Amino acid sequence: MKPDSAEGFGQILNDLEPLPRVAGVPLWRQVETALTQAIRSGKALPGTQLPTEFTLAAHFAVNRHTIRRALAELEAASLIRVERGRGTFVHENVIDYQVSRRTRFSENIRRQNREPSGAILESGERPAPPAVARALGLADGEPTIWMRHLSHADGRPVSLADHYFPQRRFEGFLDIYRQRCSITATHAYFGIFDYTRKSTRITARMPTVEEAELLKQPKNRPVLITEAVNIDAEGQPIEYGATAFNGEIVQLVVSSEDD
Amino acid sequence: MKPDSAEGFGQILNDLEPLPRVAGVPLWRQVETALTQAIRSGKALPGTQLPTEFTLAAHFAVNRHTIRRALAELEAASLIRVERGRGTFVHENVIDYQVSRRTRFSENIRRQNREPSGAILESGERPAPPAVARALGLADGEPTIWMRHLSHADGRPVSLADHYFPQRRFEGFLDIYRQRCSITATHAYFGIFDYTRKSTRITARMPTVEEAELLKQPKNRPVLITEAVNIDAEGQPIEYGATAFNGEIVQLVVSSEDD
DNA sequence: GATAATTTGTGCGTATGTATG
DNA sequence: CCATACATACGCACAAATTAT
Repeated sequence: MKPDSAEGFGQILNDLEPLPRVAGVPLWRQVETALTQAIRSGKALPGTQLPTEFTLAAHFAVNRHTIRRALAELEAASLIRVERGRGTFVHENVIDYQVSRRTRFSENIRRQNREPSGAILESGERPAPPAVARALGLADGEPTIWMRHLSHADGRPVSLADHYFPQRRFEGFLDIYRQRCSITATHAYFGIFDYTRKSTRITARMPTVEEAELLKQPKNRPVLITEAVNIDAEGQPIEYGATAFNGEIVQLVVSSEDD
Repeated sequence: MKPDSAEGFGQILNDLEPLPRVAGVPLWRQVETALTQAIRSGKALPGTQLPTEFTLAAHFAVNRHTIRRALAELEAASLIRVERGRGTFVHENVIDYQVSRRTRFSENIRRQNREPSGAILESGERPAPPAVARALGLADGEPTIWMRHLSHADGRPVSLADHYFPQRRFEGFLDIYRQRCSITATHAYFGIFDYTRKSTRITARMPTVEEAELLKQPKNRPVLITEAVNIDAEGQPIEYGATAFNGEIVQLVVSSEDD
């Protein structure tokens, strides 16, 4: 894509035109406030790519270093996001994903005034991998129901999750799920009307190629991994989930107010 | 580094030398047990790089596939960690770092039967950066006490933390801290005998060069970032902390059992 | 898969203005 | 007035990451 054709910002550049050049205040700060206002005005939607440093420098008639100084400030204020080799982008509003005893994806997203959606990518029956077996209290290789699920908020991919359920307890789980399209609702079918999270283990690593593509995030930015075990009211483990969160837009929040 | 010169493992290889070659038991399993004993004996410290598959194959006089079969077993048992394009390493015991309402570094490390230690790298007075001011309920640029702290477990760097305290409330904080060498103990001096964590925000990103060096972790593995606000019994914010955890050995654990 | 073009990151040299002593 | 130190601004060149051809 040609740098000048960054959608949404071309017009904004025209609004700013020559830069007043107030004496006494550093040039880079003048550039900074000009760009800040352009972004804060809301005309450039989150995610929009800014013109290149070179283009901005030419437009404001200043050196590229001056532009860089201004951009550094904007990045520190997390108004923009700079990606080497790709460009500079208006920062997306991050999602605060609440990790608590009662963690539900849809509730979590709606709490942020966003619209949750999702789809199953794959599913089937699988012998339990060692980590899963240990978490669910099963013997190694015992059959489990497996589901790979991609979740969105406002159409943006947010997380890629692998869910495992002990098959012995949930015969026909997938058929019910396909009707109800909700893990919570499917659990209800099996007589489980409430479940809570026993513990969550959080790590970070680089995404696989598949994860980066599905989550539509850069390959050189880490994903946040949560491994969680859900238990029913009797304390029996009913689900093991390993979720990769888009590291670009998700922050996990552990708050002390219980819910 | 040449593969043969992986420290700590050269001697171990010599101890094993020709491999007995017991008939009737699979070759790969013989290799597996040989390597397992070498690691379990403790002569190869966690983190040590193993010789390459090629070198191991030559040494045991078996095919590389045989080595790979053995290594696959070791990895499944999480005795080693295999990194594509880098090598194979003796697995570090990971640290489960508990994130809860009462999060204290020393307690956390001792719970894992490890010895905590640490040192202040830098400290001083600083005007509050915007994020800090917002978290502590201060005006932008109000003076704060700042401390950069590197923490270890069994001598291994675990986390690099920036602590901010409102100066107005903690006049002379650093002097007291230098005597007591503990944040908790220093708070006690100021009449705060208990404090809890209001919330923790968890993200992941690639480490800076400085962080990677201080934490002694690879530059291409992410660090886990926690941002936390501690409050006193009255709910007043008394500390803002931003901590970078060594992504190689730390897992954050959010458990639902309160403490 | 290899190569080129694009874009950000880094370093160095130079010049100018401003505050300090 | 001069010397020094520091921040600002510009120009050039190359490194590193990404994307397009």
